[in-house]
Amino acid sequence: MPELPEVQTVVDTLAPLAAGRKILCALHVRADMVQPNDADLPQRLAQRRITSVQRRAKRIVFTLDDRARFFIHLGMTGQLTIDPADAPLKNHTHLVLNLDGGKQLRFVDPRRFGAIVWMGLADHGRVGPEPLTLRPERLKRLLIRTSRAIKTALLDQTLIAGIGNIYADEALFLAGIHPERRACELTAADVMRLNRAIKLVLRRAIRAGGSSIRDYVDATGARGRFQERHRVYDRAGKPCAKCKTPVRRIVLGGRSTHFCPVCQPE
DNA sequence: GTCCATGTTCTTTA
DNA sequence: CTAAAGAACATGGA
Repeated sequence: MPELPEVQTVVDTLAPLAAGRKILCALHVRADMVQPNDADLPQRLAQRRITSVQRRAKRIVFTLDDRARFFIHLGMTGQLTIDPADAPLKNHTHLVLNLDGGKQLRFVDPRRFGAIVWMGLADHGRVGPEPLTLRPERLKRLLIRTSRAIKTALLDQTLIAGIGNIYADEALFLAGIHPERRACELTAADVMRLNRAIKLVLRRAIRAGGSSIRDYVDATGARGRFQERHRVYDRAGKPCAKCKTPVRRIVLGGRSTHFCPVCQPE
């Protein structure tokens, strides 16, 4: 569920409800969802005030009033919501924080690909630059170093942060670039168009509240609307929005990849 | 029963 | 050593 636009939407809806709140106590901390294993989360969170909720890459970063930080990664099926304390607890709830004001911050993740990561004062480690502020020269320098397919390179979080399977396909479609072209062989003009397409599709998706294919909801429980505007993702066999040629689906790097064979020539 | 899924990380292969 | 490909993780829906 969560690529950059979905994570940004969770942060945008969560921050007004959670920033400034005090964590009274932590309930339901599923230990094997917490990294590192020995981080005593209940102890470290109790009675701390949340000073901010921000996004970095696909991570939702909480900063506390002692300057320590932790982040939540939604994995594939994670939901991070603010709920009334008396709302029924969903299956696969791995973290519940009681906040002052009476509401709870809840993290639900059936597949458990997500995580709760205690950072302390550490930084984020190996994550690439944010695509919304990335300049084309920088993108070119990043791509020139790898001979992988451009689609695969876009999914590498150490190269560029935040792009996942949906928005990689959508950005390549908007840029008119075939997903199997080698990253290092893109021309300066290709990279320019790609950089613009990435920003355009991410901004549009954020404005639409993200893509809800299946599980994704924002912090208030609302679904996104951008799935209705996907041009190629999950549209195999359907007509291309530009030229009516059926969208093709191939597998690249183990991931479904959708593109228009006419608008995105080899 | 089968296949597939918005992600990351570890292992294997070259 | 590096880069790239593939498997693994866990659950549920079609």
